[in-house]
Amino acid sequence: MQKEHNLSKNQKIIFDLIDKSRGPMKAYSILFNVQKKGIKAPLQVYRALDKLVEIGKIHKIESRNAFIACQNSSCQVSKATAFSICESCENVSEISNSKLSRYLSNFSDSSGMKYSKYNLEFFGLCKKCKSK
Amino acid sequence: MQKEHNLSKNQKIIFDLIDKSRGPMKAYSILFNVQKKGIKAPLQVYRALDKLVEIGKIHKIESRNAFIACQNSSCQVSKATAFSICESCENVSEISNSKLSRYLSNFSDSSGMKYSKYNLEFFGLCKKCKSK
DNA sequence: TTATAAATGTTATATTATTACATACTGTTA
DNA sequence: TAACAGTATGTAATAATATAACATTTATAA
Repeated sequence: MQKEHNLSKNQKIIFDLIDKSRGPMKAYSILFNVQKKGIKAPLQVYRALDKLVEIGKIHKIESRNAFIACQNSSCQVSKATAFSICESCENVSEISNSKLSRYLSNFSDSSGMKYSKYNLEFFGLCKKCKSK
Repeated sequence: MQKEHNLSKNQKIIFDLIDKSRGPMKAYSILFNVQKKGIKAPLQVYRALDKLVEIGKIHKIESRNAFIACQNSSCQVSKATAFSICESCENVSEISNSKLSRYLSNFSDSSGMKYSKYNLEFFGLCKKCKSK
């Protein structure tokens, strides 16, 4: 059963914006877009983003400093993420491939480290950009 | 056969510093450390870093905005990287596991994307921090 | 040698993210 | 309900990360 997270006012405003957006959004672009709703300062945005990442409603695309809504409705905690990123048009999408996630979640090596989380980013050219 | 890259002056200074360092280094910490060698501006550092990443002598740890020397002597192009990161002590090491890299390099899905590169970051607790 | 690419130097500025401090809201439990 | 703890908000200032623009120099190769 999924824990219901009642988003606060700012969290809801910011999540809705990201969720409606086509692609990943950057923090200051989010800020610009929510200023008419009364969110004026970067910190207000970053705080909401931090929380939304923590509860798995959004993910951060680390290589792009951008945020995207989680596409996987059952994913409430952000501990296993994989994305494909087109280096030409910068289109990003979340990969949900159970074989891949199983493989990575079970990965362990001789380092003695206990892995609890991973983030994977694939880069390349999307279908459209490939054919140009 | 590995293409020999003759590093330029700044590239060499910066690579040597990162290579000697125990862990990942951040750009402005690098800058601070090479100022006595005549490298005065951020851009000089970033340009060298960009080139070093491009030729695979160093890798960027995206989630930490930090740079680490490549541990894999045969790796001349930075297109397949995997790291383990301790969330407590922030120790980072490069994972070289041929099974993992083979698995990821061969990964493809139904999106039609042609993947040419990936970056994977595992998070958790290292041996030392686990036992604390 | 000439021309082309790669690297450097320098100043300014853009972008991303956090510190510090004060206040208010929400839910729990004595 | 009062008291408390935890979470969220507001605001100003500033820190940390990264790039733009332009002038010059050095290395490489035709």
